[in-house]
Amino acid sequence: MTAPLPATFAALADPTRLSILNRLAQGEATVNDLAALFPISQPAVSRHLKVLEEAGLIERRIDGTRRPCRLNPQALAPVRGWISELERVMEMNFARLDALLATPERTDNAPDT
Amino acid sequence: MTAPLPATFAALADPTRLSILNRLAQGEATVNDLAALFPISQPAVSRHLKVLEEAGLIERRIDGTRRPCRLNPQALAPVRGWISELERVMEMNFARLDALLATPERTDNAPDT
DNA sequence: TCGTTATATAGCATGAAGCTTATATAATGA
DNA sequence: TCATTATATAAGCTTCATGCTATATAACGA
Repeated sequence: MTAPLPATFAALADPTRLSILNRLAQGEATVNDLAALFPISQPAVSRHLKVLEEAGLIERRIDGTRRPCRLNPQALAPVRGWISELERVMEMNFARLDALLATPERTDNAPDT
Repeated sequence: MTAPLPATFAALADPTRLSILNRLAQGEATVNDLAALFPISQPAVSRHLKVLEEAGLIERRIDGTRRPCRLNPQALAPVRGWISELERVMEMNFARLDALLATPERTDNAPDT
């Protein structure tokens, strides 16, 4: 259910949706709960929830006429993973640069093709 | 220099910009380097870089007529932080729920002091 | 100074996102 | 079955992001 990274980030790029997620960290909430909490209409909330659901960030269950939402705790793992990978690559290249600079007698300026 | 979270996420929401960041993890690159790497025009790359810079995700230096970009390693810390906080709150509430369910004789709806 | 290279900006077209109101669907309860 | 409540969808509007081409600016080298 984890969406591609750009889609996940797009879902996170809206302040209202971030607030919704922050709220959901405290536990389930229905569409109307959320609509009461934010200064936008109920249809607007429904759309935000759809975006969040399609990004895999929330899940919903059916309780009579209600459809309470809750966070999907795993959805943010790819984000963590991407950041970690980015930092890993970055440090790898810092390390290489350091190694290069640590051998000053050999200024190996590889002639850029 | 760290932008508000929604702005950061918005900057990360574009596939081309994500690719640019991935590339920059390996080291500096100029606008033209990047323009050659992706199937979009140089002006389009310039705009993407502007977005990334305004989000604090990259920094630039001046080298003659070039303006090489590099990652700002600190920019993603708030993202990590937000995720951690979200998970913290979530687990806190799981714990409270567990505690509640573990004491069935005492349905202590403690009004939080 | 002049031509070249590197980057930025302007102007425009297009498509997507977000909002609203109005309405449809679905489950509940009398 | 009918009214009510909860949520979803439709239609329309506005704003914004992205891409392009054309052009401006800036630094360099001769």
